[in-house]
Amino acid sequence: MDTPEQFQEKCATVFHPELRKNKELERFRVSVKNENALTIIEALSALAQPTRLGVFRALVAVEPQAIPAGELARRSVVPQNTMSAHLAVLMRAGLVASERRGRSILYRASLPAFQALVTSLVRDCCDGRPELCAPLLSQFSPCHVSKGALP
Amino acid sequence: MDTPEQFQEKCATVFHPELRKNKELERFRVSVKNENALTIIEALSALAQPTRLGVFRALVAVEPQAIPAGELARRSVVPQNTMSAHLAVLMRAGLVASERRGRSILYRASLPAFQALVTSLVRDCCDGRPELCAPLLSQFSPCHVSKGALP
DNA sequence: TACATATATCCACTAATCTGGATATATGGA
DNA sequence: TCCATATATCCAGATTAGTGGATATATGTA
Repeated sequence: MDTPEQFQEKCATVFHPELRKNKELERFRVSVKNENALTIIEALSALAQPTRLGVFRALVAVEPQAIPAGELARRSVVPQNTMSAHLAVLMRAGLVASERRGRSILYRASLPAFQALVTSLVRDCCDGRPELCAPLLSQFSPCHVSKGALP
Repeated sequence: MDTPEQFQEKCATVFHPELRKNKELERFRVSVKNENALTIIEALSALAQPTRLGVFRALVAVEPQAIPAGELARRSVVPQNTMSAHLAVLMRAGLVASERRGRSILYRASLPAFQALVTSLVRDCCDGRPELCAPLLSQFSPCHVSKGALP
């Protein structure tokens, strides 16, 4: 099991917004042989299920804290083994990280992976089309302005 | 069939970032009885398939232009009826709009719906947690700066 | 009206996903 | 060492998703 830092670095390398670099617009069925594409789809699939979306949201909400698997199961009101299966899906998609502490395994959200997913999706908007991006950015301006975090 | 403008307005009302308003963090299995949650999951599911993700990307790339169903099928290298089924999924998720012109049915991306999806996802980041949002925003700064579109 | 073109729908098959009881594995404590 | 606790894994059944041939429907043209 990686340290949290190591895991975060690993997740940061999962997604590479390279899809649009190879100009496959003429053949836009995303090839499943393309690692990046499969990972994006895997991540979308992982979140496209009620229990898993709820779990991911809860983990993001408490980040950088972690929640034990059993606790996630209880709060989701699903059997322990079902939650284990769900967490495995999120793990495989790189959206969560886990760490064993005694008898418990704690899970936390991987924000870099989430960031990469959103970036990959929004890339469609920004890539040479800033006029499409601006309305999207405006959604976050209350958050943005409040911290004056403009780089 | 709605006009493009009417359809865009309709899509803009599909997503409401209300989930986190009702403080269901203690019960974070997203209820399928909640319309908004089902739509988010439907949208994620719709994009979590290679052909459909590719189609959506292509449509976003040419927005506000539209592409006929047959053209989408040819360029995706899938049979016509398979593409029709995929487009139906995207339609049901509200991510695309269609309009018949003669024998063809043209499809275009619904950017408001896409925006709402991303907003809903990123809401997890921004909602009272701007320090989590800033790194995400920095991803778009090249795009942002180039147009000086800060609201 | 007949034929052509474009695309949705039907239908059936296969594969994948979800779910939960049962069991295996890992760790803690007496 | 034995028992308890936490959770992953196994297994099977039910459900859903993806796919493509065949057919139905909608529109265009002569």
